[in-house]
Amino acid sequence: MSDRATLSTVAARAGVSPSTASLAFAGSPRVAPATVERVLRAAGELGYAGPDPIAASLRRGRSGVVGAVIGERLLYAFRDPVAVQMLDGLTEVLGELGVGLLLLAGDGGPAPAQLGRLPLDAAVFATCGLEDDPAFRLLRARRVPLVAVEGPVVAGVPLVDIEDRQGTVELAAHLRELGHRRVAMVTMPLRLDGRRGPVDADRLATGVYRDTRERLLGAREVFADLPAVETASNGIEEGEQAGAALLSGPDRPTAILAQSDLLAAGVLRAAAARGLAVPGDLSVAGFDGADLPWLAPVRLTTVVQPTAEKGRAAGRAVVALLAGEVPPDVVFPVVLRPGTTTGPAPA
Amino acid sequence: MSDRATLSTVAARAGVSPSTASLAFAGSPRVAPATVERVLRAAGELGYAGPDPIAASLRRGRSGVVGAVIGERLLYAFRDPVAVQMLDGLTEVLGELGVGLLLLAGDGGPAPAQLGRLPLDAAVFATCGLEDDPAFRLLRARRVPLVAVEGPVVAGVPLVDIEDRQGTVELAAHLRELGHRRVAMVTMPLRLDGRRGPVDADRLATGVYRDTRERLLGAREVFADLPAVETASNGIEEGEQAGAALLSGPDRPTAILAQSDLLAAGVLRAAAARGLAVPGDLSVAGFDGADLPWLAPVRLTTVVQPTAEKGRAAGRAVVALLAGEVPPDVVFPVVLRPGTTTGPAPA
DNA sequence: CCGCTCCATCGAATCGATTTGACAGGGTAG
DNA sequence: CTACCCTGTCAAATCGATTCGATGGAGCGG
Repeated sequence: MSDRATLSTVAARAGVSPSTASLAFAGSPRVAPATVERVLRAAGELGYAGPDPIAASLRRGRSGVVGAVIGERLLYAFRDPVAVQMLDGLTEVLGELGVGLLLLAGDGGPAPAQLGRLPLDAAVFATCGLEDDPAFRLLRARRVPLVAVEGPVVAGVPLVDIEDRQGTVELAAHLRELGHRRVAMVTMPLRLDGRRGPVDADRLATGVYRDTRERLLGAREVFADLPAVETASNGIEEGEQAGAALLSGPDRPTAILAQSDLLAAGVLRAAAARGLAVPGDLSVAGFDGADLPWLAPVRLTTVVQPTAEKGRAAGRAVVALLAGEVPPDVVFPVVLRPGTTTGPAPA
Repeated sequence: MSDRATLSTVAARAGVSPSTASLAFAGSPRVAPATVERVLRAAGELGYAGPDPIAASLRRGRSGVVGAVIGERLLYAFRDPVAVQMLDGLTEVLGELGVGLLLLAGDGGPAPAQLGRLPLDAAVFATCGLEDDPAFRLLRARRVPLVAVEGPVVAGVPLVDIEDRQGTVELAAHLRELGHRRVAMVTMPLRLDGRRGPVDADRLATGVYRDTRERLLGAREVFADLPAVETASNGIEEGEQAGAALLSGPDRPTAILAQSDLLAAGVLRAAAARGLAVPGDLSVAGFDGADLPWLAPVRLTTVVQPTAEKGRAAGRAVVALLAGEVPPDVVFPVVLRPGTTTGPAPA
């Protein structure tokens, strides 16, 4: 049981210098095929499977690992098809580079302090438009190249964004045209503190999620004092709960805008529970254009965002950063997609 | 714009040796508080955020990164609540260790060859009972400590498993007691080659997913020649398609066992599309005990497996491996949970 | 037969930290 | 006053590869 073989061991056995052995493993054209062969055989005999990635990382100054910071706990974040699709797009681009995606979950992931001990070439703030995040500050201090998806907006950090505001404006306008006047919104969390309920000015001001805020403000551009109910997380049950609250109030809205398709699905359930016909009694709309096969045959009216493309754009930004370039900010347009859940306001 | 500061730079500025500076950052009790202070101040002045993780990794021989090999493409794998829950359990344990989870997706992830270039302390084969996987062989050759969840079963690789077989037997027995005789199964993929349709002996023999095979064999222990239809991936639409195929055949089954809750949801949709009452005309059962809130108020008859606990167990196995121990194999029991989707066979 | 070019290989510096055992120097006990 | 111990600091070895620029030798043309 000898010591584990190293590149030098192998080189010695092959009768070449470590430099040559290294070149051989790297597949450099400058080394003769016969030599490569000899090195590989020596490696085989010694049970050497190739250069140690950590040592190579040190020398190269690159680890081949890119972090994806997920705000929430994995379990909740991945219930969200949008998050998953985004990450899929991200891996698509990074995978080609031979780079791995390291998941950094807000909860259950490495504690912020530990985060600095991980060998990251770059990090993407993925599902969190979170402003003033300790993880963000830590990585900045470490000079880890960063990409922000939907925020935070910080100078020097390339941003990949969508037209949250504009999209919601269009959606709201659509409902207005349909004759709706009593419209309410179910929002995603403004902060991750488990709070639910009506959103007042204070709460809005202290919110840290840009997308949540933007979508709310967009709707209010059309319906000036549209009431909003905040959920504690972006999930169906939360949507149902918030929907139920809105529907049981005195002035029942004729339309509910949910800030995500997942929340909208919950609102639909709340409506069904109350025996309300959609869109006869109540119109419901979402946001994201998520792929929710179980919703069929209902087609949710929603605002479609290019989720996977967002991930790919983030991936490309990472690639650019690693190449020493300064990637431009990107803002993707969104498109209103009317479905079967919105209709004329009841008389 | 000087060179980036290193530990030595900082040490020099603080008027101590690099060794002391290192100890200071490591929080060693052997270094005087005043010295620590001095070092930290010097670091602050130089904009040094702490020791370089890669260099530290090399010296320590640990990178703090654990790989999670996902068989499929991220997008599909994460549609599966079971996979997500498993990973959540895994991060829960690894997070405490300050270790990050690196996602290695079969598709879109780093190509197998690149996989060897990533600095992994260990890897978990997460959602793939896949036998004879190139990634698996590669990592084994590299001597990366491995943990297998539901396979592959290889000597020296700790296994975290559930009683797939026994669970399906119980489920099938339940249906038999309800009087069902014409029972069919919708299976998960046996290989990832996009194939769909009836499972014959050949196909079963060349399958690489242990869980799929075991669940089928379990059902056949009760219903000897129970017909099975394979899906191309574990998703609702796939389940619907397979269900439709089974329901449109000549001898319509009175019960369909789906190998996962997701597939079962699809079968339910296929039944609904045909106007079949569940469980009046058709009983449907799943497997996993997944959390599918949108299925409410229907409660799927299923076999509950401790998904998150499986992830935690895998995490503990990794921890043990990293500590140089040899973790034992673990097999979790499963429990039949009758719901509202199974009932007596129609007369 | 000489000089030049080109090709394959090698030397040596470097990446940035960790860690152990040794060593000053001051304090205490005998 | 001496011997010893403890505390805080340091020197040096090590982790394992990568990467130029340099070098030796073979082949070629003149």
